[in-house]
Amino acid sequence: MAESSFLEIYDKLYDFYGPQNWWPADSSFEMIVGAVLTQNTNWKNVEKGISALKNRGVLSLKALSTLSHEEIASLIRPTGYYNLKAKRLKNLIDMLNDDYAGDLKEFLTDDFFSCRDKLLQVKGVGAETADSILLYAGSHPIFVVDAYTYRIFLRHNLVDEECSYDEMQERFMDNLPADASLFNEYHALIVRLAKEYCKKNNPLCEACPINGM
DNA sequence: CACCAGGCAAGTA
DNA sequence: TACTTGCATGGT
Repeated sequence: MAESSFLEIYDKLYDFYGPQNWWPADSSFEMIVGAVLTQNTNWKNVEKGISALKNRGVLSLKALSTLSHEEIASLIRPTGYYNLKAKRLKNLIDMLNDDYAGDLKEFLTDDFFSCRDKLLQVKGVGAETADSILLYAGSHPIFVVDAYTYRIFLRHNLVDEECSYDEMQERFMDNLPADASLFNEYHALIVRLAKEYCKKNNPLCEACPINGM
């Protein structure tokens, strides 16, 4: 496979779908909360949880910091794994309050490596969640890999089966310019493509717009 | 009814 | 290190 395929596929997806305007959130804090709530979960369910937090008026770092585990869990119930995610949100909030005095802007504009290390130290924040936050809330040029990325690129024989998260990320970043806007759009386009043409129950993927690349 | 959804950590051997 | 399992609601 020609290494230039990564950029060619991006161009094809962009021509096909146009800009996706990610991340779908009204604030950086909403984006960060969404990143945790969407772990292995349908986005429609995440929207219910986000709405519940908004309606309750607690979708801010300061407000959410004052809620109990039970209150948070109850509000995010539709997102599934709600006890787990309530803890994960609290772990993340604690880190922001303890290490950045609750100043989200200070956190997001911190040195990239410090920022990523801090995120990965939080229990419940893995590589994908950390990189999503870095890219979509912090505009740091890091490529986000997810289950969709793996499935699509595996299905099209562009990566091999035992490719790890880090290896996939490296492969994208070695073959694309280090541009946060490009990484932003590319990941969003992959999610869009996966939802429409590369579902698990549609393995043939005959109508997939990147067939033959 | 079964299967899937924008993961992650803890347990086991 | 390399598997396996728990977490859980809501849509198809």
